[in-house]
Amino acid sequence: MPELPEVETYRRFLDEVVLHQPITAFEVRDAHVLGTDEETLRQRLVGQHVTGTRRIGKNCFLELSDGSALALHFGMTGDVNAYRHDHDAPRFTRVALHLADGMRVAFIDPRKFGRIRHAESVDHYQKDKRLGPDALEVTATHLQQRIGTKKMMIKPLLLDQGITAGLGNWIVDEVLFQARIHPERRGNTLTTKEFTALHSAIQLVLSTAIGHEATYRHFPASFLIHAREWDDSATPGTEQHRFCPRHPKTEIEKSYVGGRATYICPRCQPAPIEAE
DNA sequence: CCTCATGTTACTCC
DNA sequence: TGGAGTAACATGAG
Repeated sequence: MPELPEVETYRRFLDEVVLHQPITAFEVRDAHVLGTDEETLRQRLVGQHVTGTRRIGKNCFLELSDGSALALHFGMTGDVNAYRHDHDAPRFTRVALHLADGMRVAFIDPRKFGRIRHAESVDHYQKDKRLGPDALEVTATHLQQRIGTKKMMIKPLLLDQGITAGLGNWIVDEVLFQARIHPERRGNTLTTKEFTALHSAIQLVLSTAIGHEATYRHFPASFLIHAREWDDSATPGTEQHRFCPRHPKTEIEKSYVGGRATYICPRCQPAPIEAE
């Protein structure tokens, strides 16, 4: 479920497993996830080692000893893990990096929307993909400059990786709930105060999620995420999770905004007045 | 059988 | 050019 917090968790994991180990082989089990030609990747990887890891939004980078980088994007279902023996390779392993110490790093992706690419540098990739600044780095002023002039709805604007990188569907819902802003508000109707609230909410949600290593059921009860259908923290039958954390009698509403499933509290997040 | 899904991109049309 | 809407991608889960 790779949004920014998951990808940050993956990055930290990779940082512990892969650093400074020479890469001995590049194993491709399903070339569908390759965004760069297999032979090119093999040639650029084998014999080198990873000098550091980076992350911009939902993209994770392994920086290589020649200054170039391996860029990992996890799509909707991507994951990483490590194993030692071929028969222990996780289900849906699509690609594996073999390391000199015998460890193998699996790029796992059931749905195969993820991609592995080679980039001349992280900066090069960021420009190429038109990635905005990472959501943890972004300022309230930047948000106001990039969003405050747009007529589009705030939810799709926050999902736009070119404005700020790393916010995905559930995080945007959580951020808007914490900031008490309705997802269909137009960018150019938000006040400076609301941009400040947005910025704080982004910090709160991301730092909380990273702090819990993106394990949703450990999130505070004040979070909207517990209302999402796939949240398993609610005891079946209690239906507590269907209500707003701040308004125990107000039911969380599900709708579609910009084609994406969207959850709001109608009391915390008043709908914009349809006019003008 | 059917519907839905955390992301991204490429189209269409106005 | 901007913006809205939609399909497509590939597959598992319920």
